[in-house]
Order: sequence, then C-alpha cells, then structure tokens
Amino acid sequence: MAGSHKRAVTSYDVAKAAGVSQSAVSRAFTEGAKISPTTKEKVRKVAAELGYRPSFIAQSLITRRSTLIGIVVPGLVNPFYAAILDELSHKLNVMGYRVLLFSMYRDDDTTPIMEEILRHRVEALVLVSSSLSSHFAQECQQMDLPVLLLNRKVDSQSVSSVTSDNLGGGAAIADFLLDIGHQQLAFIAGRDTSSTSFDREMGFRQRLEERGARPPLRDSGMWSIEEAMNATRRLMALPTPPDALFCANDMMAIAALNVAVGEMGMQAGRDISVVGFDDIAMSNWPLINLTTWVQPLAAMVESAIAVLKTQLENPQAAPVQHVLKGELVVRGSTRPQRC
Amino acid sequence: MAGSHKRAVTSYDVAKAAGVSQSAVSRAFTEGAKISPTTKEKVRKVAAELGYRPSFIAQSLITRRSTLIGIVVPGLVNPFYAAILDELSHKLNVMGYRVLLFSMYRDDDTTPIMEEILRHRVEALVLVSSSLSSHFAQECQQMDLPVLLLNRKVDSQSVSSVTSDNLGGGAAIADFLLDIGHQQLAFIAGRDTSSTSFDREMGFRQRLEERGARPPLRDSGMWSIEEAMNATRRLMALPTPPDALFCANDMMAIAALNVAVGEMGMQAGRDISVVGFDDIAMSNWPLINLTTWVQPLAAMVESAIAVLKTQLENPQAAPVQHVLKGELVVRGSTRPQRC
DNA sequence: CTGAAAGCGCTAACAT
DNA sequence: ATGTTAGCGCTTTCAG
Repeated sequence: MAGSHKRAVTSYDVAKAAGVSQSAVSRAFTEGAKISPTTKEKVRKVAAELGYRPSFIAQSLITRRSTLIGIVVPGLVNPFYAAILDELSHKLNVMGYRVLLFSMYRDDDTTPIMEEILRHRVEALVLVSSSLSSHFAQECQQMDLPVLLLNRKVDSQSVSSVTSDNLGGGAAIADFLLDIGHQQLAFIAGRDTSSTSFDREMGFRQRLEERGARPPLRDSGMWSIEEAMNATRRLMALPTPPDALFCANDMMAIAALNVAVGEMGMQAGRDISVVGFDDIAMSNWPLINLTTWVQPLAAMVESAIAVLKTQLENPQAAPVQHVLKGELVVRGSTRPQRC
Repeated sequence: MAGSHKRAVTSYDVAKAAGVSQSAVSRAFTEGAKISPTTKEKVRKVAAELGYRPSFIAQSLITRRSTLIGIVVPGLVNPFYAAILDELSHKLNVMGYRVLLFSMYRDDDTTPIMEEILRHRVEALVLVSSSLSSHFAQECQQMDLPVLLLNRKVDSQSVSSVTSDNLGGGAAIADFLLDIGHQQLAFIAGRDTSSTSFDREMGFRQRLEERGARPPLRDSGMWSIEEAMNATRRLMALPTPPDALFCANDMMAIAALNVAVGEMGMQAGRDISVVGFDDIAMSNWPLINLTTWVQPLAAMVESAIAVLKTQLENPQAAPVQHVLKGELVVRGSTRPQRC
C-alpha cells in the first residue's frame, strides 16, 4: 500500500504490554512525575522493547508548546549566514528547541513562508538578514510570538533586532581609507532594500562629507558575487577609476579582489585598496587577506539568544534593539599607512 | 503571567463567529472539500479577520503526516555542506515539506539527535556526510521511515545513499598527477571514520600502485582548515617533501594552498601542485584557482530528492545506492602538462 | 502512587 | 452541502 507508514507505537500499546494504565506510561516519561521507581522501570523497559517514543506532535497539541523555533535565512551561499545559522541552531538545540528552517532567495516574497511558519506554532521566529512586513510584525505581536531580526533592522521600534554598528563601521572605513591617503573612493552596495547596506553606506558618506572628501563613486553588487564582479568591472572602466573600494560585505569585496587582482593583474594594497564588511572566515586566509570590518558574530548570536530568552519568558516584554560594536581589522588588501 | 502565550484562534472560534459548524471551517481550508462557494467565502473572511490559521500540529496528529523532513548536517562552515542544505531545503519546500534542521559537530554522538528526530515523526531523514548506527538503520526500516545518506555511504546495503564516485575521483587524480610528471605525492586525509575520505584515498593509492608509482606520503587534516594547515606544514618539513598534494576536500586543499603559497612563498602550479575534491564555489575564484574533482552537487541533490520521493510513496521500496560521476577540472593550482 | 476521564485542535466518516 | 460524532496520542485533573 503506497505511502502508508506503519502506525507508530503509542503509549497505549506500551500500557497494554506492561499491564499498566496509559497515564502511567506518560508519567514514566515525564521528569518529576509521581510514579514509583518500580513501575517506571517496568514501563521504560517495555517501551524500549517496543520502540516507543513519545510523540512531540501529541505532546505539543496538549501542552501548547511546540519547542520549535523558526529560522529564516536568505540562502546559505554567503558563509556569514551559514555561520550564523550554525551557531544559532546549536545554541537553540542546547536550550531544548528544535529548528524549523526556511532558506529563501533574496527576492522571494516572505508572506507565504510566514503563513507556513505560523501554522507550525513556532515559539519564536528569527529572521536573519531579512525583513518583516508591518502587517506580520503586528500580527506576531498580537499573538505574543517573539520575533527577532538578526543582522537587519526596521524603522519601527515595534520589533526586536540585533545588529552591529553598521553606521559606525562605514564611518570608520571612511576614516581609514582617507587616512592612508586615498582620493577617489567607491562604494559597492548590496540591495537597496537592505538596512545593513544602507547604514554602512550612510556612515561612509557622512564621514566623507564631514572630512570634506569627494563623495564616493557608487555601484551595486546586489549582494551577489557575480554582480559585484560586474560592478567592479564597471567602476574600474570609468575615466577616473577609484583607487579604493568599500564593499558592503566580504563576499562582494572578495569578488572585487578577484576582478582587480585576478583579472586585471593589479596588486591589492598597492594599486588599489579593497575593504569588506563581516569578516567571514576566508577573509583571514593568506590568499585573500582582506581588510574588513569585523561583525562580532558570536556576540550577535549570543545577544539574539538572550533576547529570545527574555521574550520567551515574558511575551509582553517590550521589543529591544541591540546594536553591537565591531572593529576594523587591517590586512593586506589595503595599502599601508602613508608616511 | 510569564511564558503564557495567548491562546491561538481555533477553527471553533471561527465557526462560532461565522455561524457555521466547526467542520465547515475545516472544509473551507481543505482543497477540493465539499463546500459551497458562499460559505467558503464567508468562513475565510471571518477567519482572516480573526487571524485564524489551521494548526499543523493538530493536522499532523490526525492525518499522521507531519510534512516534516529531518536533515542532519555536520556543521555548516564547509561551504559544500551549506550549499547542499540550501539546495535540498529549497526543493523540499517546493514539494510541500518543511525542514527540521540539526547541525551537529563531527564528533557529536548522533543517538540523542536521532531520538529527538524520531519523536517529531518526520516523514523522512537525510543525513548529510554523517552516518547511522546499524541499530537506528534497522529501527527506521522497521517503522518504514525513509533514510538517506547524502555524500556518505555505509557497507550494509540496507540504507539508501547518494554519493559521487569517490573511488574513481581518487584514481583520476592519481593519473593526472602522474601524467604531469610528479614523483612524490602526498595525501591529506579527512577523518578516519569517513567513507568519503577512505574511498578517495583508496582510489588514489590503488591507481598509484597499478602504475608502479611510489605510495603517497600521508597526513590527516581531520576535515578542518586548521588541522589541514598543520598537516601541510608537517609534510613540507619532511626531508623529502612532496611535490604534489591531494587533499580529501577543497577546504583542506585551500588550507594547503594558504600554507604553501601564503606562508612559504611557493607558487602553486610551479613549485607544487595542489588538488582538492568537491569544487566548492570559491575554488573557481581567480585568487584560489584550485584544480579539483567536481562533485555534481546539483545532480546529487536531485538524485536525493528522487530517492526520497520513491521511498515516500512506497516505504517498502528497497534501499538504493546511487553513485554519480564527477569530473576533474584543471585550474592553476597544478602545473601544466609536461612537454 | 495509580487509573479513569476529559480534552488539546483538527479531519474524516457518517448522517441528514 | 452541512452538521454531528468519533477519535489522532498525549498530559493533566480528579478520584481512589
């Protein structure tokens, strides 16, 4: 009979086999339940023989706790997201939660995914680098469902978020590039809808302006390797090409490096300076050696967990916006301090 | 009251508000159910106003279908695994399944995770690059739960697996390295427990032997960047260091490149040849430019999906072992054919 | 300490 | 086409 699974062993089956009531079986698998060691042992033994495992589904229905946390990530090709998911899911597992994963493409509509997630009665929802319509934000709030934006924020303060100081990072990079003597800067943006790209650019531009520097050239890499390579090619083909490139994330900076160094034969740190944002693992590899802004990934995940914990304990807790600070790490892709 | 979520809207609430029976509400949300367009509209309107969403939990309990697929990955720092998970979860979502994710460290014991997964009544289980105790293999089979090993196989043919031709890949790399004139080869292994590393090495060694070449030097990188760098340092410090390195995966090959090129100032493709296995995205970057064996990731995921589909339709279907073929892609990290 | 009974939110016969 | 009823597998009063 196609598609028909064998019926799973139920607590009732165990009860019958062990000669006890069904509730005894339940108690045998409930920490701190009133049950004699004797029957507990007996029940557990029979259960093991029969291959009984309490169903989370039935349990969830009655306790109204799914122990599920929904996580939405914008794809996993960017190692930064992969690393976040890795950390996050581990910590959540340790806390006794299971992860319901939704990997979506950047331009997917989140609405159907949100509907799905809510139908699963997740106990909390983490959106990594993606946003939430105000409609759902409101709805989640109404149903006391904790929602957390990680590495993304929205204007309204009604939804919790954990980000790093994108504005400050952009500004520090402007300072750095100016300090080492660059004249013609350029910015390669992520997507226009992204608060992170926006803030990084904003911080960058403002500091440039404050210091009376020329505004940067600009192109968009759409957060994609391919597009960032194209953007780099376009910028370098300009009549007055930039002598320094600030890319909104490491993946795009590495793409720029691949074009400038790999394709055009330039030497990074001499002919051109390239700066990224994130500090993904490979940026530290000798072969890449990218100067970048360190987003404190571990701290961000830690903070996310902390926020989740308080919201889980007290659903009425007010949303919080955490902004963690990062730091510039100077490597070989930028030229040394001018003498 | 801490921790108490607002009770979710139920079909009964909607029924009352819409002046219909509870089953009418159920039918309004069931494709192709016998219900008049009029009441369906009415119910849906009221449901939308109340924010009603059918509970997957209650649905699962009664239909005995969780629409959940468990996926176990050995961490996500290796982009190859991240890419697999990305592909796989997308396709599964499209098929109407949700993904329950478990990211474990390589040396974690899978037993507690397996227990958890089974309690969720997943409809199938995919283990990426990790193995299954014969005990669970048997238990899953008994309960008609499809299990699939992806990028890993076990000796017993009782569990389905999808791999690429690791043996053939290792052999082809031996041929290639010999053909371009290398004398002293070395192999950097993954973990000893890994069938993939084992098969790649086996194919490599056998071909070397067949062609009367010296057996390779050997060290282990434990699938880790750090360890692979250490292994490379050890090998290169030998009295007769190797002139060519075959690493059991791309991450370790890139680590080797980082040491040989970045640290020791060698030029890859001239002073030494390095070959990887997987063909992760970054291996194709000009800055890395790694010669490697292409594991057909898309085809492997496709095949995994196909296997899953048949097993899902017919739980009694016999396990299958799919071995897909890959191909060598020659890039700059190996020296050109000798003239 | 243990069993009986109620019911979590829903689907699927079964009636009407 | 619609309502009524009986569970899905479990936790949790409530008696005993």
